[in-house]
Amino acid sequence: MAISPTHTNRTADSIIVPDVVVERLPLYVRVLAGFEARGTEMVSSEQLGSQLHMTPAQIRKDLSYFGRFGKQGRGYNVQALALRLREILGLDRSWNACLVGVGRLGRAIISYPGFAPEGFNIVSAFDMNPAVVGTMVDGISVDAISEIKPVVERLDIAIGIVAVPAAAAQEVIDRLVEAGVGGILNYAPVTAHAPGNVKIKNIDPVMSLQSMTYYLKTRIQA
Amino acid sequence: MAISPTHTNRTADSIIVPDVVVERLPLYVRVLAGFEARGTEMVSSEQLGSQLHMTPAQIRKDLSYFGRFGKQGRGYNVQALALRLREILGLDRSWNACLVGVGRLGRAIISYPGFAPEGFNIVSAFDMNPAVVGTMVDGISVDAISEIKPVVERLDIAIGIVAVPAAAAQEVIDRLVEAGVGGILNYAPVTAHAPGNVKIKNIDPVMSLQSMTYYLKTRIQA
DNA sequence: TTGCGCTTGTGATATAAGGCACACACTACA
DNA sequence: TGTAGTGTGTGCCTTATATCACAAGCGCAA
Repeated sequence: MAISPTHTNRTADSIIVPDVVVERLPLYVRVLAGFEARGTEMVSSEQLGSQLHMTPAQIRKDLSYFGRFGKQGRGYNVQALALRLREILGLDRSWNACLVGVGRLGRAIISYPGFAPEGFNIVSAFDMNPAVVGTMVDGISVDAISEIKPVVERLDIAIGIVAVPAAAAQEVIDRLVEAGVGGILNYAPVTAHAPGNVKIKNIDPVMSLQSMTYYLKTRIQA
Repeated sequence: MAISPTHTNRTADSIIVPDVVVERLPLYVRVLAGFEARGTEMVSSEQLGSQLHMTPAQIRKDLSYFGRFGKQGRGYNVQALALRLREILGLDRSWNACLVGVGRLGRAIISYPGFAPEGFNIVSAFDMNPAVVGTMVDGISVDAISEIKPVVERLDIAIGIVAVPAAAAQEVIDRLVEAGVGGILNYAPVTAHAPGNVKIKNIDPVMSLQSMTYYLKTRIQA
């Protein structure tokens, strides 16, 4: 965020897609899944918008970056659009990830049951602590940090999940990048850096709270 | 996040501060703490910017929303600026939070050691499951959901942390809002809604991964 | 077949965010 | 007391993002 001046991307047809738009697509996938579950066949951008609290125009424009999926007067076919968006996002397949840092947080991440149903599989873990290396955690064997590169290559791992202390994070990220991962999910409270062809996403609940308090401060108690 | 058309805020002097700016302040606090630890007395926006991978101009402009903290030719006094930013963000005090949903994720959140050092204390927990209600988890007693309002009032809880299944999240959020919390940290994978005077922040690693794959998809293997 | 109600896709426009560049202020040092 | 060097704060411009508003397409009903 705010790392490169502007971040845009090109579709197969070489049309530029802003980052913010890509970040909203999973939201659309999610609400569509809801409609799908309820057996709804068609939805309008109006209906999607009211679910997501955003304007119908924004949804239509976002979708228009990728194609023309709707029918005038009818809206969008729920199943077809969900399928198409999943394809666009690359969610029509599964992805292997590895975890670095098998501490308290790392263990919680390994045993978090939300990843697998969405096609994200943690297939490997690494740690610095020799006491942990060689053990199994929730069915995943823990290797030494030095093994990152060979394991990432052998298991075709595209995503690295970082759950090490702040001081070690950049070093670990460098190793993951060098090993060839394309994306990093970083739980360490640092502003990490990686080359432009590697996507970093930060998960930082403390920072979320720290900006939240700005609004709490000035709040009039109900 | 595109929920309201525009979200801005007013400082004591009634100057409008964009949301994005507020969200960057904790970042500044963090790097300043780093400089502080190393004993640096003064920093320039140039130095801060290179640490954070952003332009010096943006940092100066962000800070200028709140006052004139720098000295021409010298930069900013590290300690003074850190202190001032902490005040602005409301980080010069501690905040009580409660957790709703004492499942696997909820337990991990309770025992996460990153909150307390920053002044965020989880002082209470709630769950729907009668088997859990009445027990203690990591020194926190678990109460029934129906107790949210009285406990929030009694313990002066300003923040609700939601770690319940998606289907229950909106209901829980409504109760927290009604109980009087000013902010919600939501771990449930839903697009939740709350009145404008309540700040919602979502933590959703799966969604982060789901937009990341868009970039992985089109990546050329190294 | 025609007409009407509905909803898309998109150019044009409005708003917000980011960055440039420079006058001005401050320090140091002669 | 003067001058050189440095880095802030900010007006103005650029770029990015969101919204508006409408022509055109679709399906249904008569």
